Amino acid sequence: MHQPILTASQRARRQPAESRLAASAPLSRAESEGPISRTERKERTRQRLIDGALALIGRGRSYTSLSLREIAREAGVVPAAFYRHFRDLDELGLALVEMGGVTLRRLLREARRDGIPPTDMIRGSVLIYKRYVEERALVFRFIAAERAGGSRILRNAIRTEDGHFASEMAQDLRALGVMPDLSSASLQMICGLVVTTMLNAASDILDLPRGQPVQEQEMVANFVRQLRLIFLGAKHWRE
Amino acid sequence: MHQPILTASQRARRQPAESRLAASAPLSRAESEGPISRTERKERTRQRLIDGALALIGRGRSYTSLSLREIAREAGVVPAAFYRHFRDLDELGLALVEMGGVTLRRLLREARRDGIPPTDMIRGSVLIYKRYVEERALVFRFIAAERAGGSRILRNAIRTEDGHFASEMAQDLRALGVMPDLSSASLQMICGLVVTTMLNAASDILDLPRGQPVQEQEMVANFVRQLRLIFLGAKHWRE
DNA sequence: TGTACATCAGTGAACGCGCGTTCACTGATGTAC
DNA sequence: TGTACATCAGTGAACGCGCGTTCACTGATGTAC
Repeated sequence: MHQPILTASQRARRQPAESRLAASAPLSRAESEGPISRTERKERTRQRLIDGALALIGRGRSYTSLSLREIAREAGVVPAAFYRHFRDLDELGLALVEMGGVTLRRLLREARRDGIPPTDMIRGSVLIYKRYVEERALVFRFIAAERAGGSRILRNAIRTEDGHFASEMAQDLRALGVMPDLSSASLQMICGLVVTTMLNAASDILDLPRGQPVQEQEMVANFVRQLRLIFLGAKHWRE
Repeated sequence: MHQPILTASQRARRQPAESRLAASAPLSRAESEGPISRTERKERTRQRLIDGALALIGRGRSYTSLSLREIAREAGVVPAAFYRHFRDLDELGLALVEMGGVTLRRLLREARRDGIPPTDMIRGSVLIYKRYVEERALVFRFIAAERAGGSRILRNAIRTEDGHFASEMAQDLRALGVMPDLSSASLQMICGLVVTTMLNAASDILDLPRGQPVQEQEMVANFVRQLRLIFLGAKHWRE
């Protein structure tokens, strides 16, 4: 009555897991070497479920409106197999939040490694950030949307990640000797404002219509001026 | 097989439309006077659908995850009746956005009427705003969540409303003679930042666990300091 | 190394359910005369 | 004012569909000896 299109092993090999942000093993090894362990195969399926959810987000869907069956289908797996990896959709969502946290922390790590743009620091940083968001559109779309619109569990998890991100940013600024007169609490508050401004901007960046350079420049200019305003305030902050 | 619990006219009278934010006719009239026009009855059903959606949001659901049938059920109306009022859920969502816009504009109107708190302006305004959000929790929950997490149509509509709100705020600040040296564009940019900070805070306010005064005070203090920082930046802004 | 058994990731079928949408209808309200 | 007809908000039944979850199962991988 309902003939399966792929055999199990064909299913397992379908679609090479695009947007594999936090993959540990390089793809070449996975493709070249022969038999793989049960643990490894399981991990790959798990990753395919995560990638499947992201792929659907990439097609304009919001995570909140995805169904378990849709995600399983996208991952090339039977719906029941989902339960071998996640209790429910919230648990998969938490994995995406974790991935978002890693993505944010990597942004800071790269900034530490490459240094802040020497001239027009804020504008330079904004442009780097914009590119970073565009290259990781799916994760940022997820984070930006579920930060306020997801389930209570996801909202809280994302809030926690944002907090860590802000703390780490505060630490970096302190280490750089920027604004040495500010208390840690003030620095933390300021970074909190910077982070919400950045995530709001991420949402704007991802909603920019393609091929509208004027609108794009206005958005960037506005984002830059908002950050300038915040840092100008920080310069005069006494506490 | 499936006996209806209410007759049509009983249905129409059920549940007195709580949270009727923008109702035009006072309830007393509706209940005391006898026959009502077809137009009026239709308008009431429409309002019951809107209120039904809000009631479901009030029970912790996100608008994006509501179904047409659920809303119709909540409004005490058969699913097919929905189509007499809205083409689809997005169109009802736009009505909720409109209601949110009215709610925001009324906040400014009340501020204009009552004046800004004379001492500790920012802190006073924050406390007024906090109470305003809590009293209109459902609309703010909707706006805060769908602003980033809704359909593209809703996101854009909410962005437009936010923009109007920011413009109106800029106009009010100008009229008050606050920061007279700033260009209109700068004032608009600053108000944009204030608005996103306010809406972010709305989300935090609504997620505060009840009976945790310490956490609540910390949230308020942080919100106050972020706004102070912004206005401190604005004071030194030259453009 | 070879064999016999255990594990368990993924299968496929089934379930009851709520979904969005359509349709011809009903009966109260509105209107033309 | 009274009557005959038109309008149309809301009904109730039906449709096909995708949903989340359960279950016994299969067969490849892992392990003990």
